[in-house]
Amino acid sequence: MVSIGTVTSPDQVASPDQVEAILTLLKAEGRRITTCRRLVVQALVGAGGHRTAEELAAFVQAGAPDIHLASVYRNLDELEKVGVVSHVHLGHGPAVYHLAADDHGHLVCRRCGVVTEAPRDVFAGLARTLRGRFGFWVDGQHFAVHGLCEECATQELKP
Amino acid sequence: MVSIGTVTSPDQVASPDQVEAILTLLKAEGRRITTCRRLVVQALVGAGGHRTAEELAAFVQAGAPDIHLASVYRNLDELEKVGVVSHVHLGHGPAVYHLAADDHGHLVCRRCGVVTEAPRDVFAGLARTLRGRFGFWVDGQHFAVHGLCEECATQELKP
DNA sequence: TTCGATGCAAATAGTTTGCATTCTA
DNA sequence: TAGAATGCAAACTATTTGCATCGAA
Repeated sequence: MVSIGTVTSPDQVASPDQVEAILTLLKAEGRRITTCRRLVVQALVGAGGHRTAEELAAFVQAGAPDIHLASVYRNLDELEKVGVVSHVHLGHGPAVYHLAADDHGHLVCRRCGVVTEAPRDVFAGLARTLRGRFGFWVDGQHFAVHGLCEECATQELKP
Repeated sequence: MVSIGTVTSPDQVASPDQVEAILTLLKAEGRRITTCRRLVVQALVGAGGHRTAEELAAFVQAGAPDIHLASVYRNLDELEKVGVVSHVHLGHGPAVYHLAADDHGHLVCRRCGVVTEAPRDVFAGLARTLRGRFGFWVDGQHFAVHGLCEECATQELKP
């Protein structure tokens, strides 16, 4: 339903330094560096966007076919605890994962499903309002904002 | 995890006019008035808040024990199509349903799970910004905003 | 060599669907 | 009495968990 591109090919290795930095951080937290873990991190860095656990597993399995989806979930969970990864719910389907460093909001069109990324500052005003009126401190964007994208809005207003 | 109160007792019938108004609307849409449907609407009106499908089913079953959860889901679906009901995802658990007329945002504390309702106007600024910068037209609040409620924020900042 | 990480299978939660039957309009 | 709505069971999707085994430190 929601389409945000295709799986990046496994041989595309982006920023090996970033991968190593994350692995070092994991090690510092007392966790072990395994094949699975390294591949999951590579997938996240290389994919450069939002990927479902299943998409990430496909990426990982291209390098190590025996790795199970459950292990990918477990690793994403670890990475999230350490604060390296966030997951977002774009709609009713599976959650998507991305590097926490790449923090932004998500606008999902309820008509065509396109996902637009909105920089953090767009939500600053709302955050301020909620803090002032409710004492509520907004977290990162765990859920997407739903609505109509520009194109669909145009078509829906003059059909 | 998320607690928003208990199920309203079945004998509490709030605004029978509102119930009838909704049923009339359904009829006008060519749908039939059934026991199940009437009870689901009564549950929604009487509960006066956010209820999971299961909670609504419990309410309905107090009046008609044979009604199946699947029928409640089907009815909520119908009501949503007609525009009488909305559902919101407060977190990782089940969705909650409420009357669409009662439109508002939801602030969910990630620490204690408390849900605060935020009136529509709180989001007006964000809606304006998104429309201006992305041509994106925000819908009603399909997803909750996550963060820390006032009390938890205080405790987390000075533990 | 120890304990964290994995593979596998099975469980889980929430929701949807197929189909025969029932009931409203 | 036609077709919408229902009950029931079973399927389904996304995710988690128990347990024996494996492997990194």
